[in-house]
Amino acid sequence: MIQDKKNAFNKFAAGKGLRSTRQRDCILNVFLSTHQHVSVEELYLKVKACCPGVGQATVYRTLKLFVEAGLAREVLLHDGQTRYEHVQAGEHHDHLVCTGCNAIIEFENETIEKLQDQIAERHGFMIRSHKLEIYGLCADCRS
Amino acid sequence: MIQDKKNAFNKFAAGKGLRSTRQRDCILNVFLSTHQHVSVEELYLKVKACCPGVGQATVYRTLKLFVEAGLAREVLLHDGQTRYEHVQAGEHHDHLVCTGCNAIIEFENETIEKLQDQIAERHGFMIRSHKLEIYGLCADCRS
DNA sequence: CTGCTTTTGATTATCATTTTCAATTTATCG
DNA sequence: CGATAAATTGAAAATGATAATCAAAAGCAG
Ligand SMILES: [Mn+2]
Ligand SMILES: [Mn+2]
Ligand SMILES: [Zn+2]
Ligand SMILES: [Zn+2]
Repeated sequence: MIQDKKNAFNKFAAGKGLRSTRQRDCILNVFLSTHQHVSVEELYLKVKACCPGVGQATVYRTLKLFVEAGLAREVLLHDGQTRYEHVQAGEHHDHLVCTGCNAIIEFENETIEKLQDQIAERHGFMIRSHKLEIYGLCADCRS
Repeated sequence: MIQDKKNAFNKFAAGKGLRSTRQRDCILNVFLSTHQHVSVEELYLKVKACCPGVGQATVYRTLKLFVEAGLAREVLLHDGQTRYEHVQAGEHHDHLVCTGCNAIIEFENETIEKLQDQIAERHGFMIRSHKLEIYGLCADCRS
């Protein structure tokens, strides 16, 4: 599955005439080996651990490429930092965000998605994307 | 109704030992006379029109007070600017955001809210707040 | 290899928001 | 009414995340 994503990115890169570089390989490896919802800073530190010379600018640039290639999705919660998560084809989910421990719980709800479609239709609105974030305290932080 | 909000703020201010100032009066007046979803910059310009000496720092500070007092709510869409909207007691709504013309359409959906409660309960999660934003093109921008 | 183009990374710039801090203003009390 | 202590203000500087610059380095087709 990791190899699939690497292939997907290589294909995307080939199609765009992008060159293959040590930096991008490293950032892709680190991203693919990473858990959900990484901040750019977190990723940058991990990348430096294996390729010390890589600059943050390159990490920022490369993450945007991953989004373009369909490997990653931007997640903007309310801590002022852009995070990136893995995208698997045809899947969508939303987030419960714990303000106590910063944990993120993912959920899917088909009914909510359908209701959104109805609302949009009622207003003649064409949906491109949406975000639903529920903030509060997770089970652990409630005690 | 405008007077109600002024009274509400004065009550809040009294309870917190805040002093009454020309600046805050002016900012409150301007905010109350303003349409939904104003950015700080927009508000700042309007404030300067009637009280030329007021600084932005004061506008930023005062808006946070309004939120604390329950008069206003922060709305963070994805244009990098914090906006503020009026809050009326016991009311909640979410947003359709047009990426073409920046129009914002408000909607309420009790079913979605209930489904959110169910999801939270299922995860032992205690909801404090949530945001649902649907991005896309409004009827006008689709043509 | 050569020459051309992309990529990189250090540095600088942006831009919204926050902090600082000295000067001003407000509320309180004698 | 002053005097005093505390809160408020506004100009300017600081912050912090991200974007833009640009000269040097690297990748690639011929
Ligand atoms: Mn997620
Ligand atoms: Mn609104
Ligand atoms: Zn938690
Ligand atoms: Zn529109």
